[in-house]
Amino acid sequence: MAEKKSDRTRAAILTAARERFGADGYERATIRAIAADAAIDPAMVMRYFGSKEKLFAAAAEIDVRLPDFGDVPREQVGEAMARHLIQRWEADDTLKVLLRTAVTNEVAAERMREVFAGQLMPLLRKLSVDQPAVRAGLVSSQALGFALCRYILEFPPIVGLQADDAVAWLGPTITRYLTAPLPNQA
Amino acid sequence: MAEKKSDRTRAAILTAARERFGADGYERATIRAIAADAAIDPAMVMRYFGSKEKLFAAAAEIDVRLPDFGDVPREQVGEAMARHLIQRWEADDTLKVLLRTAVTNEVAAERMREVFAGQLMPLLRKLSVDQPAVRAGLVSSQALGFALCRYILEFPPIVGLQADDAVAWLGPTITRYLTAPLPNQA
DNA sequence: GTCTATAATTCGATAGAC
DNA sequence: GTCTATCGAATTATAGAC
Repeated sequence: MAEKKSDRTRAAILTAARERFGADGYERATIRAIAADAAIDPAMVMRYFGSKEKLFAAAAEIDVRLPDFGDVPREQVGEAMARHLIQRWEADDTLKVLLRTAVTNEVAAERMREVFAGQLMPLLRKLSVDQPAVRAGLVSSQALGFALCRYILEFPPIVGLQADDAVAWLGPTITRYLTAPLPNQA
Repeated sequence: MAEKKSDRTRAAILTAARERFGADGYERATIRAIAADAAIDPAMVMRYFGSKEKLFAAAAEIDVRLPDFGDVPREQVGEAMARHLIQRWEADDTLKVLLRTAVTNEVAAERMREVFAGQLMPLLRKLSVDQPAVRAGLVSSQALGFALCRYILEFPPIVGLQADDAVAWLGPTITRYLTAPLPNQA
C-alpha cells in the first residue's frame, strides 16, 4: 500500500504544525503543543523533522505559483488576481503561517521576498508592463494588507466582506497599479 | 528641576524597548537585551515597569490621533492621508512595534482594531461617506499593507520609493475607497 | 536606587529502554 | 517506531544586600 503509517503521522504533524504556527507564530508555537494536537509524542516530531526550524520549513513549504492571467483582458487582470488571492488564502493555513512568521522571522521574510521577486515580478514582466518591480510591490502591498486585515488582524468590516465584494473593491486598485502611468519621477 | 534622573532612565528604557520590540517582536525581545541597550541593569526594568507585558504596553502606548482633513478638498484626502501615514511611520518605531506585535499578540491586535474603530472610522464618518466601516477597513488594508512591505518585510522596490511617489501611488487608491460607489450588494 | 543571586518555568533537544 | 526521563539553556521575575 502506498500510504504507510509513517506518512500519515507525518501529515498529521504537518497539519497540526500549520495550525499552531498559523495561530501563534513561530516563537509561541511549541513542539509540545503541536504534538499534542497531532496526538503523538513530542519526541516523534523531532524524529520526523529533526528540529523546530526544519518543521517550520516543511510547514511553510508551499507552491505559490500563480496562474498565467495571459488570456485575461487587461482591464480584468486585477479582479482575476484578487479572486485568486482570496481563494488561495482560504484554501488552507499555509499563507497565514508564512505571513504571521515573516513579520518576526528573517528567514520567512526572505521567503516572502522570494515569492514576490520570483513569482509576481516575472508575471508582470510577461504582461509587459513598465517598471514591473515597483508595480509588483504595490500589488503586493494591497494584497498582503488585505490578507493582514482579513485573516490576521481580523478587522470586522473586512472579515465580513463577501468574496465577490472584496474582488470588486480590490480589482480596480490592482489593475490601476498595473496600468496607470508612473508618477513624475525626480 | 522638572527632569529627574528617574525620568531619563525611564525614557531610555522606553526608547530601547521600542527598538527591540520593533525589530524582534514581542517574544524574541528580551528584558536583558533591552536593558543592555539602555545600559542599565535588567532588574531596573522590572522595577520601573513591573513586567515585560507592562513594559510592552508602555512602549506601544502611542497617540494615534489623526488630523482632521476637514479642510482638504475631497479629491485630495487620499494624498493627505498617505502623506500623513508615511510621516507618522518614519517619525519613530512605535507603529512598527505595534504592527510587528499585533500579528502574533491578541492584545496588540485588539489595540490595532481600537485605533481603527476609534480613530479612522469616526474620521470617515465626519467626512460623511456612506458605509464608513467598510471604507475605513479598505483604507486600513492599503495603509497597513504598504507599511508592512516598506517597513517590516522590506520589499526592495517599496523601500526604494520616494515619499512623494508613494503618496502619488497610494493617494488615489485611498480616495477611491472613500468616494467610489459601493459594489452591488447581494 | 542599584546590583547580585537565584528561584521558577519553559522549551528544544538528546539518550536510551522497550 | 514509540515513549520516558532528563539535560542544558534561556527567560521572566523575585528577594535581599548594599
